[in-house]
Amino acid sequence: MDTDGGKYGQKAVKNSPFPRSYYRCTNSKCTVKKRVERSSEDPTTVITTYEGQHCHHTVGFPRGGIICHQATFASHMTPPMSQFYYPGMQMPRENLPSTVAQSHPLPVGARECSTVSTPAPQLPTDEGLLGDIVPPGMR
DNA sequence: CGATTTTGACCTGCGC
DNA sequence: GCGCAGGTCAAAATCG
Repeated sequence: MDTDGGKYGQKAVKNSPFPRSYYRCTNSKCTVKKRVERSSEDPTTVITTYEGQHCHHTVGFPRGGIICHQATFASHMTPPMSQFYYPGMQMPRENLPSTVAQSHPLPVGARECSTVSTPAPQLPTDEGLLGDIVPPGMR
């Protein structure tokens, strides 16, 4: 797919009782590495860590499909960190404005961006991990 | 038929 | 030097 979401691996980390998922672009345009893991304390909270520059438009996006991501990652270290909480972030094929966190007053570094998104109060399956940023056009 | 996803194994790096 | 953890790649299976 032109979007992204190529799962290339899964590994169980010791910090979390849940396995971490590794996604990557199916194309060679973006050199992004998406690591999706779940909070050990909040299984409903998905921590999406983008590594690299995700700057490319999505073909399945009629308007405003440009996602610029500069993340070198910074897990949860400081409480007042960038914890983006999404009230009802599902992956409907029509109601996804911009699930990208651009404003991040990072205390340290300038290219750190941690996206902690909570898809829904009731995560049905692990499929929720697929709801990264550009679902339209995807499977 | 093609695309995508899943599981396993292997490799690399770091720490002790 | 050895062990552990994390990360990546490959192959196979399944679904659309």
